[in-house]
Amino acid sequence: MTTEGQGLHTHVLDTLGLAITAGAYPQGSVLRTDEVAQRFDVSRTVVREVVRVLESMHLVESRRRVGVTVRPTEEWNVYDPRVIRWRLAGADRPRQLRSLTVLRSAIEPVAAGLAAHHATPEQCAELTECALGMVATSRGHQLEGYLEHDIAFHRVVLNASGNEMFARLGDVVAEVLAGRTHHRVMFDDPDPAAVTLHVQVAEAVREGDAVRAEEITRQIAVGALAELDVLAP
Amino acid sequence: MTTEGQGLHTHVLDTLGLAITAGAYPQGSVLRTDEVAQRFDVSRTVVREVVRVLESMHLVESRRRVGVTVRPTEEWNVYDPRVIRWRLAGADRPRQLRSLTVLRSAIEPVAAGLAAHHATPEQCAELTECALGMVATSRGHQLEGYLEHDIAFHRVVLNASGNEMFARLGDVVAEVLAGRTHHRVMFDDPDPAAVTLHVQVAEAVREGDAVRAEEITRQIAVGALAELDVLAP
DNA sequence: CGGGCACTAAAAGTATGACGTTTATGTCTC
DNA sequence: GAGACATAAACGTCATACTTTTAGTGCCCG
Repeated sequence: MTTEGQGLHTHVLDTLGLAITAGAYPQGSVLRTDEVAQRFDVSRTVVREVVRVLESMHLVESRRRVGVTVRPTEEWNVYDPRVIRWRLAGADRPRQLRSLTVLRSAIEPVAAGLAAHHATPEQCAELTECALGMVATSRGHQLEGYLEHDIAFHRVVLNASGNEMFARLGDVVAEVLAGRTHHRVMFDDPDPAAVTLHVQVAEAVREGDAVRAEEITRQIAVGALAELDVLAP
Repeated sequence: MTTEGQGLHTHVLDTLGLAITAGAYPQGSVLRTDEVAQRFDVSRTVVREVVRVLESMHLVESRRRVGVTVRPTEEWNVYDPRVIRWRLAGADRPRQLRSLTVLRSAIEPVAAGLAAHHATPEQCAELTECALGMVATSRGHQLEGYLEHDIAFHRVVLNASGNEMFARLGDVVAEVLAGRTHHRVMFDDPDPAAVTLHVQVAEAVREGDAVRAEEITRQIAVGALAELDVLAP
């Protein structure tokens, strides 16, 4: 997860981004371009480009005669997918998972309601397929397969909502679901009630019942939040 | 709004970003680093840094031997504040305003509900103050003053929710509200009903009534959506 | 003693030229 | 016609020199 290895730039960016979001450099710390270049054994050119990207994420601020200073957490672009990945990989992963789950619980019910109106026949079919896949993998320690269908399901809902901002949250949801699965005790199968709810959402969307789709999705969200309380009290 | 004038980098970035998000370069278009450098009369260094930032926003993709290609809209990082600004300044501003308003309508009610639990006394006071300010400026063509208090109000709610992801949406909400105000006929005062609702939200939050805070905020959202339908049918 | 002004130097910003690396594309052969 | 090979185009990286901004210092004057 750290390097991604496709170029010096990416490596330095990932390493620095991970370190900063992990809190290795507290707010106000300064990095000097030359130092960083030396430390990673790359040219200043590369470091500058990295700094520019970190700057665009509001993780740091570069000022003349002072260096690259780390900005306070409240100013970070926490919706940047890379920032999310870094933070989920870091120390305050539980905190992060919680705030993202709350975000989901606000978005997804509304998205499901919209999907009931806007979903194409193809999307309805996909949705049903995903739900069936979830049912099929919900027993017998097939968590990975279940996760895959779960992610696909929520992605389709978000896309079918017809709202661009919702659709682009698909990656975030994927991260959250993956994070949750991989941090759960690997023995217990998914909650059967949740599986049923997903099937019902697929139904409601297919039938164009927005109110029901929203309501049931809200129940799923409540369940996710409750589960979070159990895992991270 | 275009230049911001603090450095070549910023100027080129803003110009290119604006052009790309405005659709001046359709998906798949290629930019050549050298060409851009020549066009803006800057060094390749600057252009490369700009490209890296655009790349980090998933607006473009840079590949060897082919150039900098514009990515399809669905892949933009639409939560990046700069992307939002650019798109709000561009042609499909109405579309953009709508999708952002839908986002608001999903987030803010939940945020208000959380705020009822988490708001500090200071935040409650601020909220009341904002609501009073809205009342005071709601009549007599003081739209600018009203806007200011409106923005402050929603910002406080989002911050008081205690959820980081919600809090960071303050800027987006500010943009949306500003955009709405500045595109409304300047003669008509704000809807008195909306003003009342804001006051009631402040009350509910102060009293810790989460359900009511959420419900009333949802009414505000409904109103905003309805208003949007009138302006952009 | 204090405040303001000029100077300095540190660090980022910019420009340029050279070279490395990947890869789309055309060509050549079988 | 298919596959191997060569080529060149564009980005990727590096090194270096120069410019610009600005924090910090210290001097001078009131």
